[in-house]
Amino acid sequence: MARTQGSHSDITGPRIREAALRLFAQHGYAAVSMRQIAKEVGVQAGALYNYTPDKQSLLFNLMAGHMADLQAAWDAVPQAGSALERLRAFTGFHIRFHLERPDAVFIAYMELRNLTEENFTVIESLRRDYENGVEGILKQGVEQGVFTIPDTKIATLAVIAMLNGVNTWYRSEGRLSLDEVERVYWGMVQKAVST
Amino acid sequence: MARTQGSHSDITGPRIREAALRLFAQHGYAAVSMRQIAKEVGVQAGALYNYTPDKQSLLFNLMAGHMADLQAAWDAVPQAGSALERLRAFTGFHIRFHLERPDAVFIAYMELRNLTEENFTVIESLRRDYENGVEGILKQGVEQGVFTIPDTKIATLAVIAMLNGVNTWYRSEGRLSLDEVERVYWGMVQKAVST
DNA sequence: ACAATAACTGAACAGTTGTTCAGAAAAAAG
DNA sequence: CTTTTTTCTGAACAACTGTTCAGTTATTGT
Repeated sequence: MARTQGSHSDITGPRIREAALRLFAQHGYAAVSMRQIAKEVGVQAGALYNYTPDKQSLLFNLMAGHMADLQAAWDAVPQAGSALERLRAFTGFHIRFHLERPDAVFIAYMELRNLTEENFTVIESLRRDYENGVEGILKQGVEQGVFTIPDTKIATLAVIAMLNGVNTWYRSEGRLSLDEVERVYWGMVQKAVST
Repeated sequence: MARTQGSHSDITGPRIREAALRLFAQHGYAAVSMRQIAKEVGVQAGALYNYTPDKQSLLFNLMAGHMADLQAAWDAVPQAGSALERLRAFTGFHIRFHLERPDAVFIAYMELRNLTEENFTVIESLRRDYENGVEGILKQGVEQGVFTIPDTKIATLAVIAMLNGVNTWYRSEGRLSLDEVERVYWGMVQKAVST
């Protein structure tokens, strides 16, 4: 056998990335073999190498793509208004964005140690960019006197860590709606940084 | 060759656990082989099986041991005083305990997916016990009117997630002392839950 | 109808995986 | 000193790893 019926590059490519994303999130990068990914897609392992030069690139591209999506989505959120309003917007954005792609978020935070040194540097840089955007809001609030924060860098990381935690417990069928979750977290974030 | 000079069970056992802890934290459970652990200890791979029935048990015992240590240490902290004082004590305890064992913490949070189903259940239960202790403090504060929290379960997870974040950036040679870190985080935790 | 190209198979490569076990040597017990 | 026990080696097992590639087939272009 060789080329199969209905085989198309623009279909197989995304399917490989989807399968890899899900499997990496579920079992971890190192625990997932190329043959498992291929099986999920319904293809032989060798076929994967038409779409990625190697396994490491597959992971890196998933992570880099996620970080790029995150930054682009956040850049698209209008930044008008006071520091308080901007932080409110960030809280809602961050929670919703992360809850929509739990697998990508999981990988982006858990598989950093499986990146080569250069790939790690790239991802870390993208993450810092995102964090700096948040820190900018906090700094603005401090200057305007509406926020009281002894260290904006730590506060940034603390806020993000707190919001990321939602991914560990939120289930869409659960007790709380997305709006309620957002309101609860915003209450805590707002109080934590306010004067 | 066979038994080597100076070989002792009560030395090799702990050394295996230490090596496994460090390597699992650094590269991930699935990415570390029994031969790598053995090499670190200075022994052949087969020798490890005098100390653990298999690789899975090695991971599980590290995680279960960590959770037991955590609970025992927290139980040893006196619980007298107001809800605010108890939460203050928890904040300091949690930060310090976690910063003292970054590897164990990392594993306990990151390697859950590499546990068998039954082992996972056990660890999850231990984690819930710990969280329930924290929630008890928040509930007490709500009853006494000093805390305003719409959902104590979420607030518990949010506080813990925020505190856990310290492990991702704190370095003992860094800008801030432990006392300063504790004060900054306590400021945010306290404000986030207070009335 | 035919040629060119894109997509995939299936086998093969050398190396690694967790785990078992007979045997050997050091330490402890007598 | 001799026997027993503890601790470890070294080889072996079958299964699996990421990756390459010649060959085969479906699709596209002419």
